[in-house]
Amino acid sequence: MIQNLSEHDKKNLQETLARSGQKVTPQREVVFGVLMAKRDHPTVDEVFNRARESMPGLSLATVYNCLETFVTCGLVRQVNHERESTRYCPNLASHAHFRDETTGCVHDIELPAEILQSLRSILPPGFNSETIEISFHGRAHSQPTPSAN
Amino acid sequence: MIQNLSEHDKKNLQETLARSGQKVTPQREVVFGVLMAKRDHPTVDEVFNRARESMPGLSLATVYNCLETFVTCGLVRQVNHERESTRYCPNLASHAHFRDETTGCVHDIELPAEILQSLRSILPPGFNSETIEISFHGRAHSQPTPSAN
DNA sequence: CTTGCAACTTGGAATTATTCTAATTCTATC
DNA sequence: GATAGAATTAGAATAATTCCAAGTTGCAAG
Repeated sequence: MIQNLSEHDKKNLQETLARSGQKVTPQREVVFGVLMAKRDHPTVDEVFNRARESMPGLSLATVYNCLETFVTCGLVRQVNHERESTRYCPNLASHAHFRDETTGCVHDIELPAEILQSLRSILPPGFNSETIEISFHGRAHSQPTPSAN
Repeated sequence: MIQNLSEHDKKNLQETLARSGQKVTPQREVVFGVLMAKRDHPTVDEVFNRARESMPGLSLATVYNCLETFVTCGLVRQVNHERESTRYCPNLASHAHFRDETTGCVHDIELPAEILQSLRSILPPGFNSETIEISFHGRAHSQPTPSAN
């Protein structure tokens, strides 16, 4: 079942939305709660289904709206792999993603600052990069990662 | 008018297809020719339109089929950015992509082997990566930047 | 309080890229 | 030439996402 937002997350949501002139709504709280409760890079549809457990009337369009709002105010990140459904990730620290082709799961991979730095340095002059996306594809073998599914 | 395939490219096409038990067809020649003629990471639609200049009866489905064939036998690479249309890239050397948000253009960025190597090394044990995709987003100034960068 | 306004939500229709399907056409081989 | 397997074709189907117009909500000012 869906747990409520922690005080900390609630405050973060409220303040970040306020900062860009937007309101906290019950729908946004629920959607944000879903993202924080299980950080497994859910698709819109997965968010939708989880959120409806605690708010049955919620509409899919609203989930799209909420997620877009969160992305633009920097609360979550979008993750795309090939042309599959977009996934959402509440981990804001810079990191890469590993997509397991067998299970379809997406794992966060910690990204050392110096690698990020050296990546930036390969850009020719005149290229100004705002974001870098790094994704690995492959297979992950039995690891003691407490994942869920 | 679309220029013909060079002898070299023709041979490459023929041999690579043969290696995976497939045939050279007029459609495949034209589609491959389009990719080699202008290496600007065209979308399927762009390939379709360029190809029809020399082969008006060509169908969109065939372009999809040809491109998929080329990808699976390793003649070209797919490039995805966010959820935009898939683009195709005949540059097989390992490289990153830079997506200019202003123009929508995609540029190849050379990727030094040692960076690729250090990227691979950040994967925890048990993660076997077959491919790595690196994409920058930002703005490219074609004009020489005065001093700072 | 009430009224008004702007932001937010909603369901369904529309859009876009891609895949599927079933029928037809090629093409290499016998 | 006949034939079998592969390739091509047009159009229908699908999937993810966006659009839209109408209905709510919550706050602010009178």
